[in-house]
Amino acid sequence: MKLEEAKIKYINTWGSLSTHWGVNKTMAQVHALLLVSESPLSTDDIMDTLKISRGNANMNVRALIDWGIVRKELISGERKDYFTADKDIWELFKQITKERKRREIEPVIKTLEELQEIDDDSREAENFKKLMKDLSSVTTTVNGILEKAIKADEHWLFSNFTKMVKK
Amino acid sequence: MKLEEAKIKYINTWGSLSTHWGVNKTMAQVHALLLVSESPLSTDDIMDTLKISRGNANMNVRALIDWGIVRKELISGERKDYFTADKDIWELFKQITKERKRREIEPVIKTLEELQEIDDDSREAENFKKLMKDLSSVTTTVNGILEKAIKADEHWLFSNFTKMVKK
DNA sequence: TTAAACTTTCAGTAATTATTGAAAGTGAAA
DNA sequence: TTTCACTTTCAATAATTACTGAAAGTTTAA
Repeated sequence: MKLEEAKIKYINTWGSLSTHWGVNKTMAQVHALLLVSESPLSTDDIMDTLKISRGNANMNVRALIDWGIVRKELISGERKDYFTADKDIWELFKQITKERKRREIEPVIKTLEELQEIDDDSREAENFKKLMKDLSSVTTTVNGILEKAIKADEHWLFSNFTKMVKK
Repeated sequence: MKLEEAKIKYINTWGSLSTHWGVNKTMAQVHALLLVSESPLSTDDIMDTLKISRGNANMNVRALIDWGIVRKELISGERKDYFTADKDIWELFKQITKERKRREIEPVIKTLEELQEIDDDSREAENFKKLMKDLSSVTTTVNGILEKAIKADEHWLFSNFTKMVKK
């Protein structure tokens, strides 16, 4: 496989996987493109490479910045904005985990707690409360693990879990 | 809050969260409905409660069975199929993890490995290979952890991680 | 067998989500 | 202050995805 071919394949693979994760295709492709680029790219570069409109490129770059996984890079002597994605994959993983946790898991925990506050002690209601409690418990534990992972340094995941997995 | 109200809120909450996870709304709602139901439900029950068509109900129940989180339950003396969701949340979590791992993570690992096989040793190509290697490494580690979680018993997650989180 | 009770499929349609492109906005240089 | 180079917004439209409902298929009981 040739390098350029591999880059394109990577960008497309990422794009098609994105749907499984509730992320739009273009957003994933823009991120992949910036990740494999040696130097920062302008909106025009992104538009040309991915064959998308200015509005779409702008919107998705914006979303990626919002997720904290793409940065605006100033290039001296240039008026255009240039963008880049950090090449540190561990940092990327932590950042994505942090955002998903905040956007998706924490609201669930909040809702599940609210749902336990029902003023009814029939057997049926008790079953329901037990269910919410169990859901809450698993979710909270997962949330705690992710919290720990976010704060950990690069080797924590490897060392701790490699050990655990081998047990 | 009244019990019925709480049940409906739970079903709707689940439905609206589902989009973040690449799962369709109805599928999540059907699962939530079966989870909060005391006894197995028929396709007609699901149709009536969620106000959806027979085709839609059938399709989504089928998908849930395919995910291994809903079962067909035979009720003696009835010709209709009845469906139920297991109330053991830890099992549910493991089952979902198992399926997502198989459907989403494992194909990524495979692709990332393929992408490292480029016959080019320019600096640029080396950078690309390094990137794929790093992505592969984080993904493989996460995959290993999940593998362990799937095989673990109910208290493994809690005991192991509670310790770790408190560190 | 046949018929009734039920399940599945799928073409057409609806609903949702993403994209375009042109116009408005912004700010720096002249 | 005007113009130029760029960024942002957003209404219209396209593309995708989900849903309906009726017809075809299947199973069971008589």
